[in-house]
Amino acid sequence: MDHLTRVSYNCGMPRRATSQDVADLAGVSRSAVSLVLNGHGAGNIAPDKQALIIEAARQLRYTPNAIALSLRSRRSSTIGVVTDAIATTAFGGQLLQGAADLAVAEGYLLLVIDTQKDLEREGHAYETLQNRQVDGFLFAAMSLRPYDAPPALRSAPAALANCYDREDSVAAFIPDEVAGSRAVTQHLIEQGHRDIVMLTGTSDVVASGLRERGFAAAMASAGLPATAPITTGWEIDKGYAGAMHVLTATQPRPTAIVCANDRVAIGVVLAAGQLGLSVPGDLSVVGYDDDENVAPCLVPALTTVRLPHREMGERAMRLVLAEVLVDTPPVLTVAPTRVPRTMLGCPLVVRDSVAPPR
Amino acid sequence: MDHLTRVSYNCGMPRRATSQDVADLAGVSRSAVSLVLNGHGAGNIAPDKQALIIEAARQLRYTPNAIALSLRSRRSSTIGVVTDAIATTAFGGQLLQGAADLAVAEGYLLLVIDTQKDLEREGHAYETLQNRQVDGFLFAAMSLRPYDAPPALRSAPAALANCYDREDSVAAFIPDEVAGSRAVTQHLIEQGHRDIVMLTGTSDVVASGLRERGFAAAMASAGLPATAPITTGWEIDKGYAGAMHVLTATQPRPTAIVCANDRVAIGVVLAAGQLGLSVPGDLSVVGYDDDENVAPCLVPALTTVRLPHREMGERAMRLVLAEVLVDTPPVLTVAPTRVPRTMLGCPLVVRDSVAPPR
DNA sequence: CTGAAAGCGCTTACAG
DNA sequence: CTGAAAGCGCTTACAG
Repeated sequence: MDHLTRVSYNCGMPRRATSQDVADLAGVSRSAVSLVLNGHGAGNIAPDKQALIIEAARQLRYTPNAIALSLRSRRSSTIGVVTDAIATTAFGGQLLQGAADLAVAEGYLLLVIDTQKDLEREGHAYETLQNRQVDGFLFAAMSLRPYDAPPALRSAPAALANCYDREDSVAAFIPDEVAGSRAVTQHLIEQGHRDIVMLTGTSDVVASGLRERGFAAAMASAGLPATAPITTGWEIDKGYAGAMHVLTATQPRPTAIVCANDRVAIGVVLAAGQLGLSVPGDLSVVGYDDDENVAPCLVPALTTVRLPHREMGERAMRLVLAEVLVDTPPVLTVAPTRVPRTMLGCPLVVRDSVAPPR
Repeated sequence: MDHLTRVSYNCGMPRRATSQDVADLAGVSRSAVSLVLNGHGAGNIAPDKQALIIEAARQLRYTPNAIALSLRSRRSSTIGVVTDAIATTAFGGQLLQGAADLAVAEGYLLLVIDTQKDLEREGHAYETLQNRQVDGFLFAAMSLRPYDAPPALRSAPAALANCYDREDSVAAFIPDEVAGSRAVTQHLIEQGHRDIVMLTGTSDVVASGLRERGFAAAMASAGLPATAPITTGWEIDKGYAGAMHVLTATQPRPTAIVCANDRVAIGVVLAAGQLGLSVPGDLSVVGYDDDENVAPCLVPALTTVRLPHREMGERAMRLVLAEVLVDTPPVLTVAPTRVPRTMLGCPLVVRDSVAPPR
């Protein structure tokens, strides 16, 4: 190719300045530049030269090349994040955002790889990330579940978000689903409800069982008969069908429905409307998730339980960064410290979809 | 610190092998290792030594250090992605996923920075990314809008997704909102509807105006009177209120409603149900977005228009990668090539919420 | 107080 | 056919 006709993108714009450029302009050595720009000038470099260097750096808009920095320090100021499926839900974004905000504040950037739940891709992801010399790892699951942490996670600062290692070999941050579910149910009971039905999600999801447990616990401790949850699913239409069934076939008709999540609650409200039942007048409805696109804007606004997505991302990242920053990884010669799973609260969010039964 | 009591994470596990380690084990020089492992062995290195090297690399599980590679090649195999707000919507995830999949397939990783619409953070983001020597840039907006592309985007391979530069100095990939809106409206007209009302989003969002235009165009070309869109907003409750108003106050009552998006459609269906109106029997409803959590599971399943989020991410990334890979950036000495905005189709997705008027 | 040297891990001309 | 050298951009001991 005729290189005369080809002009690189940097044409016109001078190439990025290096510390050598700054040194040349200031008339000093690279060492001096490095020292001054890193705050080690005092007592080492003459004040006038310091000023010269600072001015030269400013003029050249010099910022150190992060890649070179990484090679030298053998740390990349990057945290590798592996997720099993983030595209599907806005919650994944919240978790990631929590993690990213914290990281950025400390000068770290995230290298995120979504494996689409493909185990082969997952193994490849950790390898790729290790090649890039990430300083730590975060694995985030989009739906609460157990996770078999690979060796990579044990050989570097790492944490799990919304999942947990069966052997607790990696610190995990998960939502306290049982307590959350128990809390909404209790809320319903406190409002005077006794005939409460739970529409639960599919059993392949760990959260289903936990929420059922919370529901049962609340009912039991109030001395109410534990009605068996009805497995419906996670979508609007599932909630609609479940509610249609429950509201027309159950005697006595329940005065409150605990939904698998907020979307299911939409279906329930839809069904109630078509049956001429007002919410919360004739029927109280509660959700789970506090989906920002649903709960605050449903009609009526939905009382629900907030899943601590952002917090899980933040807490997990905080731990990883702490280990990375202190540069004092746990002593592995001693018996491996069994880091416990940290349960994060799922706060009850009271809105307008619950009222005392008539 | 007493280094005897402190054990690094790498304890037990040998530190990552370098090409030197491979060379030592194979009894050759680093050059030979590099040559062979990069496929330049043939004709340069004796076959037996090649085998030795390959075996040594395998044994040591050697993979080249990406940081060192970057420093040498001055390319990082990383694309910098700046977004203005990704956490809020699942669509952002789809766009990003489309971009990431393509990048990963080419051996590139994404460094994503979300600016939360903060201009200061945005400037900082580009600088950070440049320091990290990203090979190209992608800017993605969560809501279609004009975007004043900063110099960074013009000095490197770059593309815009879901936004466009007013001066078209950077290639942009945006959805054809007008055509999409026109298509659903036409669909309604073809089904026999004449009294169609549009519930439109807020005017601060560019898409509102475009969708209104598509609606008006379809009505006009069918010779129907253009009813003025009713500004409602983007949420369930807004749709509910809008529909309640339209369905009770308008004479004659419209037989079809075009919604600002799928969530507004939920509100409309909710209102219809409470008014004893069946959808689509008494009222046809269409949405926009093809929100996977809403459209396919609403009752009835919602006819809507799909926004090409994944495609925007893919197309934009494809362009960036093409420029990066070919290493032949557009010639800037010639008049700057005005790269056009590429409009991506918004396909009509027919489901069950539309029927001929009674 | 300051500059020259070494080295992080890699690859590519360049001698031999 | 093979190894020694240079260099990507940086910082930190180390001489002077």
